Amino acid sequence: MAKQVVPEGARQRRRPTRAGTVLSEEMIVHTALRVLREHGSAGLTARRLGAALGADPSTLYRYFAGMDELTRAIGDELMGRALAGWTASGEWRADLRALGRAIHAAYLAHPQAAVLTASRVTGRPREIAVDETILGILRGAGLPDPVAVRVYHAFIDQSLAFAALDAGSLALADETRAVDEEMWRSTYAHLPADSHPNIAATAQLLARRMPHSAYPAALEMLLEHTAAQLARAGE
Amino acid sequence: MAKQVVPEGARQRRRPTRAGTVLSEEMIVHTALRVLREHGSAGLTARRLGAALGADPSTLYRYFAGMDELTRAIGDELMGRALAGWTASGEWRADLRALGRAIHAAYLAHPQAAVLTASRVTGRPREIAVDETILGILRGAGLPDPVAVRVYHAFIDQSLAFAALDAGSLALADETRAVDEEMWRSTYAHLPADSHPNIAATAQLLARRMPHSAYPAALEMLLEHTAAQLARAGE
DNA sequence: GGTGTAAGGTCAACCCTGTTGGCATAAGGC
DNA sequence: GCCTTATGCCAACAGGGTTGACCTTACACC
Repeated sequence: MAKQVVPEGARQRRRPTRAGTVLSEEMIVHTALRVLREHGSAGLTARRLGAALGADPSTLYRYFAGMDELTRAIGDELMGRALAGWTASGEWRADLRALGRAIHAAYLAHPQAAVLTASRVTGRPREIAVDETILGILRGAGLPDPVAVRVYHAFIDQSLAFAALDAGSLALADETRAVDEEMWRSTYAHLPADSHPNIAATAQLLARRMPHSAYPAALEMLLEHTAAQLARAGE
Repeated sequence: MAKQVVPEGARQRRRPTRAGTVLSEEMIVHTALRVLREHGSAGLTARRLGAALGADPSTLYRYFAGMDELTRAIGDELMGRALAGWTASGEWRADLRALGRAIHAAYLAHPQAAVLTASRVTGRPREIAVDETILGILRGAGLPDPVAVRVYHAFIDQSLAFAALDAGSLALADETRAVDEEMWRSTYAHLPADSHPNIAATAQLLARRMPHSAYPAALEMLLEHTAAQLARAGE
């Protein structure tokens, strides 16, 4: 059993599995992403992942201490992709906007994985790299440290929180043929106007708006707020 | 088996369980909240809830189609509590702020339950009542319908998203003796300054800030933004 | 008040899950 | 080419959601 997981860097022997594949943390995580996409956010099981890898489920415990650690590794993979799909321009506002959208997009590209991971701090390398980058942008813009930290906190939490929420409805839509969005059209559109006047009056607008993400709007609010803080700091 | 779940309103016969308790949707949900608090967000199981109720696990299927529907009922209970802990003053900004904090507080009062439910739209009565209330505040303030719907969307998603995220770390803290917050103090505080200069420079501030919620700050940003929209609409 | 019906509680069983102890085997340092 | 031991595999465990069949008793009706 996996009394001790060998860290990826220290791995020397690479013994092929019975099916012939050679495992690695990276390929396990990649396969897990595929399994998640194909079988939904609750469909990632040790047995299924083992089958997809052509390996015994228990082999996974040679690479990760448990399904929980594997989950965190998946989250870190998404963070890595977010950072990979981003380049610095030097203009803080554009950079922060682009990074926020990159994070949001990276998670929404794998909604089933995002549901599992977006509401968890992993403490893994690529998540830390993202944190470092954000703080760098804010401090580079000239924000005093206490303000930078406050904005950083709101930024990362907001990005992850919306990623989790938006991924939730996206994954649900994938998995259950848009039950959720249908809810808006069916349930909300037919509420009696006398008991729910405001929903009734805006039902059309709601049905059009709810399937989209509120993240871009929230992000712009944060940028606006940050600009105001920056102006105040510069006085 | 529960081929058909009898809706609570239509329930007529109330047969006591072997242990003598008389079940109802309400008491099942209440008991589930207790079980969640005592056993953590992953500790709500049909068998355990049955034991806590003094009933066979399969009895639950007479009241809910499955654990999933039970989960949604729990979420709706939290929404109901949020709305119950709120009173209208007539001033839109104060009302919206109070409602946002009430939602956030209601969820954080049951972090383990919030983790399970906050990232899901339930479509149940009390959630709808909250939606109606928010729209009422915004439209009552004089926002044009399209703007009201946009702000409503950002408001409810932001509130739920932060509730889920904050509840996550709160529940984790309860369950694993603050592993997460310790991460900030241990992992982040000891990153070398040459590879992570920005984290290193703000480590103290981060350790102080991260255990708190960024929701109040985000909420104020949304209120500010809404006020600006209102001023523009009034021109 | 007696009777019939079926709601609602119970039991046993199904197949699934994560996880582990013991074992076999082959990779790679020497 | 040998030896060590990392790494893959097998079998088994406890506990998960869910269901089909059964039993019992609360209520509607006469």
